[in-house]
Amino acid sequence: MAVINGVETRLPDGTDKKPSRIQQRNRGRILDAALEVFSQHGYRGATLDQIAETAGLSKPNILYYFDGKAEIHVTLLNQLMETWLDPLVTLDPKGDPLEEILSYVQRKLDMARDLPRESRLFAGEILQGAPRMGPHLQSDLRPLFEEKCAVIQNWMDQGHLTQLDPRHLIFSIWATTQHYADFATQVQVLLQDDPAGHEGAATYLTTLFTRLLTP
Amino acid sequence: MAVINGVETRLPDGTDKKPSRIQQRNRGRILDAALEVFSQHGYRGATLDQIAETAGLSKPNILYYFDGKAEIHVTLLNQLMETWLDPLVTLDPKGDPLEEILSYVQRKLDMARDLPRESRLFAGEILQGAPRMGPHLQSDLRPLFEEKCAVIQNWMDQGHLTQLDPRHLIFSIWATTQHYADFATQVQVLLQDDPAGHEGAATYLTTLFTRLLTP
DNA sequence: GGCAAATTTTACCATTTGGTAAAGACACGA
DNA sequence: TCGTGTCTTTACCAAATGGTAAAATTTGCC
Repeated sequence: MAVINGVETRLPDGTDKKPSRIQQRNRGRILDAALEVFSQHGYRGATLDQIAETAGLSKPNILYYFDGKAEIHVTLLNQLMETWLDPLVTLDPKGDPLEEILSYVQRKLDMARDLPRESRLFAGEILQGAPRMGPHLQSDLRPLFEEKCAVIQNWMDQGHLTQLDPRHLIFSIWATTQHYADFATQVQVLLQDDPAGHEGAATYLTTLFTRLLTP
Repeated sequence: MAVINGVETRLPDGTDKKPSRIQQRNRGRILDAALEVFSQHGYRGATLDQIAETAGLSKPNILYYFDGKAEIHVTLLNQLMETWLDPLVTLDPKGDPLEEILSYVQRKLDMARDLPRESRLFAGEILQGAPRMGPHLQSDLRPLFEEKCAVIQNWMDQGHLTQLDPRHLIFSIWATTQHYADFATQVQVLLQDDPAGHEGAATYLTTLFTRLLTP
């Protein structure tokens, strides 16, 4: 496979050489449009026509770059996985425990604000039973999750943090941060004219996890 | 409108009289099948044929009881709203603050375990921008939310709980509890052979909100 | 400029899907 | 048991949708 931007890329003709500038540009446009459409309407709700129009290309042209709707979705999901796991990868066993976790929370919250489409794409996939991503959860997410749980468990055993189940701790970090992207519609209705916005959530979550984890 | 089981019910012929036993039974079957299918595949991903087969009825027969796919979905959402809001309604301003909130958390967590289909139906609707439920959020959820925020704020002002933004507190309760239903696929992959199951989450969340809210 | 390869468009097609019309089967009170 | 209104089935349809074939156009290299 050719590797473009660190991502495996199948060329339209199936061969394996350097993609032209046009290919890079158009594949990029398609993936961006698909992210927009898939995250808004879900896999089944999204149509190739919508993606094509959003990308500014014709439908057959899109199928020149990708083998089908499913391949676009899978490509998006694969690309996303890396971005999504990155904040957890960054969690440093050698750093200060509380500081590390708080900055992990912060990074996840920033992602909910800056990449809401990605968050919703991911949420929609999991919500429907991860039909196109189950394997990735097993092979990519799970080992990382277990590694970092062990790190946190260590910190707790050494008395740097409250004794808790690290697995549920991580779940609660994911849940509380992604909530602001995945349930944005609801949040907006309920926070209507709040000037604090993102800051309000950041302050609250910092307090929450500080109080929870400070021994 | 006729009222059946406390829910407004439009009869097939549009008139307004007592529905037969057959009607009650079949409308029930259809709604249950639709809950199953919609929660699994989302609105667009669900087909009338799937719902019909799950319900054990023919497609035209389903359209004898409901005006169309959208009406089934809306009926489900309307019914759900009441169930969904109930635990928050129950939050008693005269009860013990911490106890009240902890048992609210517990009720929500029990719902995530006992009504995962409902949780996912709701999550899917919000995730896509609440196209069929926006008005209900404004008219039903919002007033209740604001009322209960005021109750919690009072408790805080009287020194019974840590001073926090009650709105984000409620968000974090929703997020952490519903996570176990909406992201069940992921949770299952990561907790694979955990004997604790539901209890693990209950213990963790009790600790979390106790430590957070105890002044 | 000329030419091969890459890209895009036009014109389709088959399947799926929400929905309808109308005939047939059934329930139930008189 | 008969007839009326309720319920169910059969046979469709039009639109939407994922996808294809092949002609037309553009790009980039000599």
